[in-house]
Amino acid sequence: MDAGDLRMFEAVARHGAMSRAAAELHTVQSNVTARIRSLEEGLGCRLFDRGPAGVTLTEAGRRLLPYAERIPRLLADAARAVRDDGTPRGRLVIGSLETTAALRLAPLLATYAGACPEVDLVLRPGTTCELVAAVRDGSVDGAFVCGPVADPALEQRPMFREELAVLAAPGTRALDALIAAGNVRIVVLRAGCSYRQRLEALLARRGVPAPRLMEFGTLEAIFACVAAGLGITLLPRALVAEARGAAGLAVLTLPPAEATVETVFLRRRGAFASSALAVLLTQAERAFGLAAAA
Amino acid sequence: MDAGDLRMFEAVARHGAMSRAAAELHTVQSNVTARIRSLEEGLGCRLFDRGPAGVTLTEAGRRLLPYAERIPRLLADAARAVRDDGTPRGRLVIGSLETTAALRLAPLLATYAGACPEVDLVLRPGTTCELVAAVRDGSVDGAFVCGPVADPALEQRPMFREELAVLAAPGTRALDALIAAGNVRIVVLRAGCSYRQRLEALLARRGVPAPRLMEFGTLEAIFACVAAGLGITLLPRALVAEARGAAGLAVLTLPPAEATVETVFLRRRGAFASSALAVLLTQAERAFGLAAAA
DNA sequence: TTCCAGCCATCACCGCAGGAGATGGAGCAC
DNA sequence: GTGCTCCATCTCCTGCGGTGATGGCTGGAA
Repeated sequence: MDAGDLRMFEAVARHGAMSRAAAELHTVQSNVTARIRSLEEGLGCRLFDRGPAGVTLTEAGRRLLPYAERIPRLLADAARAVRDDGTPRGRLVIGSLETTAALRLAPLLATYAGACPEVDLVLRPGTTCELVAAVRDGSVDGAFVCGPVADPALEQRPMFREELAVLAAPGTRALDALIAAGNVRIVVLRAGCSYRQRLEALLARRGVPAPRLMEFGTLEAIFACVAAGLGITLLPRALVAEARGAAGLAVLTLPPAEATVETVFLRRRGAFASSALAVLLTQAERAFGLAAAA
Repeated sequence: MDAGDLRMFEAVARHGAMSRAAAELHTVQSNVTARIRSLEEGLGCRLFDRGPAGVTLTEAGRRLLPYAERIPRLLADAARAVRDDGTPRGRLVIGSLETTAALRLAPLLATYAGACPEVDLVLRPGTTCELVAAVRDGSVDGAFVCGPVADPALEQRPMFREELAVLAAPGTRALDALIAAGNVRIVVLRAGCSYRQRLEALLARRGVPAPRLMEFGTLEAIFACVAAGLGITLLPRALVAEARGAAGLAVLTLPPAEATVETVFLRRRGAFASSALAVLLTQAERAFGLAAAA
C-alpha cells in the first residue's frame, strides 16, 4: 500500500466510478482498475463492489476511507512544513463572511500585509455553510464564520461578538407589527446560510414558519430591495451605519438573546499551521481579543 | 514525495548514516543516496548536511521528521483497520509489569482468551520505562504500567490501585530502625524503573540519598536475597501473600500517601484500536472498574 | 608518513511496476 | 436493435528505482 494508491482509492470512492476518478487523476481508466485491484490483492480483501453503473465501497473499503483522506493530506502538510522556515511566506487562503470582511477585517488585513509582505493573501468570501465545507476539505486554510460550529474535525477560536438587527422598509416600527400584517418575505445574501437560518428561526419563534425567500448577490441590492418594501433582512447592526445604500432603512432592535452572534475563526483540527497562518492568528487575537480556544 | 521516501528518510535520520539505513531497509547505499536526493529536489531544500562520518538533519529535515514518523505508522494502521472486520483476531501484544501480570492479569486474560479465541495474545513483561518506550514506538499495542505517565503522545486509562509495602529481612520491625542502622541496600527486579524510583525517593525523604543497588531477574531471587538480610525491596503488598518464597519476610507498612500506586493502561494516542484491543479494554474496565479516561 | 575503514556521490545497467491505448462484455435507456 | 457508460483485460513501452562497482573524502591506526 502506498500513498498514491490511497489517493486513487479515495478518488474512486468519491466518484463512485473508476473511469471518472481516472479523469480527475489525469490518467486512464485501465490504470485505475489495475491499481485498485493490486491494492485489494495487497490488503487481501475487496474494497469495492463492482456494479454495472459504477462501484460502491465494501465494509472494508469504508474502514479504509478515513485513512485514504488523512494520509495524502498529511503528506501535503509535510511538504508545507518542510518549506516553512518560520518567516511567513507563500499563499494563505482565508475565508470570511462578506459582512465580516466589510466590517471587521480591513484593519487586521492591512496590518498583516504590512507585517508579512511575502505572503500572498487570498480572501475568499462565502457563507458559513460554504466556508465550513471549505475548511473541512482544505481549500481554505481557515475562515471567519458564525459560531458555534459543532464539528469535531474543526477547531474554532472565538474572535468577537456582533450585534445583529433586522432591517425593514423605512417607517417600520416593530417586527411584530410587520408579522401581524402578514406576508413577511426575507431577503438574504446568496444562500446566506447562517443569517438566513437565524432569521428563519427568529420568525418561526414568532409564528411565521416558512417565509418566502429572495436571494441577491450584493449587499447593495439587498438594501435597495428592503428599502422598496419587498422584504426584511438580518445583518450586523454596525454594517448599517457604514454601508452606502442603507440610509433611511428601519433598524429593528432584537432582544439580546437573539441579537448577538459570535464570530469564530475556524481551522481544521490537526492541520499544519503555517507561519503565515500563525502570525495572522496572533494578530487577530490581539486585535479582537476574545481569546481562549474552544 | 511518497511514503516510501519518508520511510527511507526516517531511517537515515535515525541512524545518522545512509549506509546503515540502507542495511536496515535491505537495499544498497546508492539507492538511499539517490532517493534522498530526489526527495530533496522534490521539496526544494536540503534535508541532511553531509559530513564525512555520516549525515545530520538540517532545520528543514527536523521539520519533516515528525511527519516521516507518523505517515508510515498511519499506513500500517490503515492496513490493520481494513483487515479488522469487528471480530477480534490477529496478534495483540500487551505489555505489563511482572508484578501486575502475576497478581492481577491472570483472570482477565483467561476471560479474554475465552471470549476471543482467534486472537494470538502476547504478554510482554517489562518495567514501566521499557513499556512506555514500547508503547511509543508501537512495538506493543498497549501496556499496564505504573501511572501517571506524563506524555502527550500517550493516553492512559486508570485501572486499579495497588498498595505497596517494603519487604525486609525477617524480624525487622520498622523502616526507620533499618535506616538508623545504616548501610541500606535495595534490591530490585531488573532495572525496575518505577518501583526502584519510588523506593529511592522514599529513602531520600528519610535521609538516605543514594542507596546501594542490587538487581535480579526473578521475584524468587529477590525474596531470597531479602530473606538473607542483603537488602530491602518495594513490592505490592498483595504479592507477598501469594508468592512462594516470601513467607516469613517482614512486611513494613508505609504511610498511605507513599503506599498506593495507580496502575494505568497505556496506549498511543490516535493509534488504531483493533477490535481485539477494544474487547480487552472493555473487559479490563469491567474487571477493574476504575474507568474514566485521562 | 602510509594505509585502511568508514562515509557519501556517481555511474552504467536492467527489471519491472505502472502508465497509455485498444478492445470486449455487461447493463441500461431509448 | 443502437448507443451510452460502466469495468476488465490485453499489449506495448517508458522511466522509476533497485543493483553493484568505482572513486573521493576524512579520520584514525600502524
